Amino acid sequence: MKLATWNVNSLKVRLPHVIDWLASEQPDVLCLQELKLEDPAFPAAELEAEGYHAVFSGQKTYNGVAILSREKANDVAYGIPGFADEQKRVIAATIGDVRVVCGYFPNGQAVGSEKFAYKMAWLRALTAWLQTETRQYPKLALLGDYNIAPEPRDAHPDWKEEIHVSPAEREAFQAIAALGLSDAFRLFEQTEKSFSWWDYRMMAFRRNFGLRIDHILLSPALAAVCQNCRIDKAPRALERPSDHAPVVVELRT
DNA sequence: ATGGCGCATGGAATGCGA
Repeated sequence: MKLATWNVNSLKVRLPHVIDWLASEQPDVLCLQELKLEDPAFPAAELEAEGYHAVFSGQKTYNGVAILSREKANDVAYGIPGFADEQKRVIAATIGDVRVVCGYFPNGQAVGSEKFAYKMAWLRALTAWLQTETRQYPKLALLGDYNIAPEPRDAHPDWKEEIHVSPAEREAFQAIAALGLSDAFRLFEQTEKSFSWWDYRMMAFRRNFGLRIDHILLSPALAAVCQNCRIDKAPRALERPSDHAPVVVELRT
């Protein structure tokens, strides 16, 4: 079973890239973030034509998440239960016997800002919910744009901002990992300076000035059968790319 | 030193992303 996550930064603009990528990679599940469109505008028919079902939770201008799957998804959940939020950042569904949680974590803008406080509150709510979710579903994967670089090696040495690398954010990431979830990327040997996001400015992609902020965390039952995890940089080199690259895992199931 | 791009909204300039 092949699972992937990709922040597409506007599904409307990126649909051709997504369709090409689905055709070449043939994942069983693809989690999308930053759809930036409302549900009636979701390109369900175009994706159906590629052989993918979709469940989604969109909104105007910002945010929006979806789970695409070859098999139809069951038990779809929208948002974090008990955490009232206008922003559409979470969708979860069961595909086969795997619970897939797709998240677009808040950016946080700057440490100490109002948006940062929202990010931390959101992270606390997510972690509390995941505690029950991981108990209910032994086979669980949390995929998405975490907006956190978990360790120093996950940020380019020239990254000077505190956001995405602050101790508070890294502790929050570790609190999620402490639920028993493993960072699939770190289950395997990887090349140094592996990143999943590069700023559009400053020729950042060419200089590999990036961050690893898109992650796939796996429950023990899934980590045990994980064969590989890689970041596919190829779509970031296309014309009009998303600023994020897809992250992919393959599970022996 | 600053901001440097891309997207959405709305129909110019601004907010936001990370």
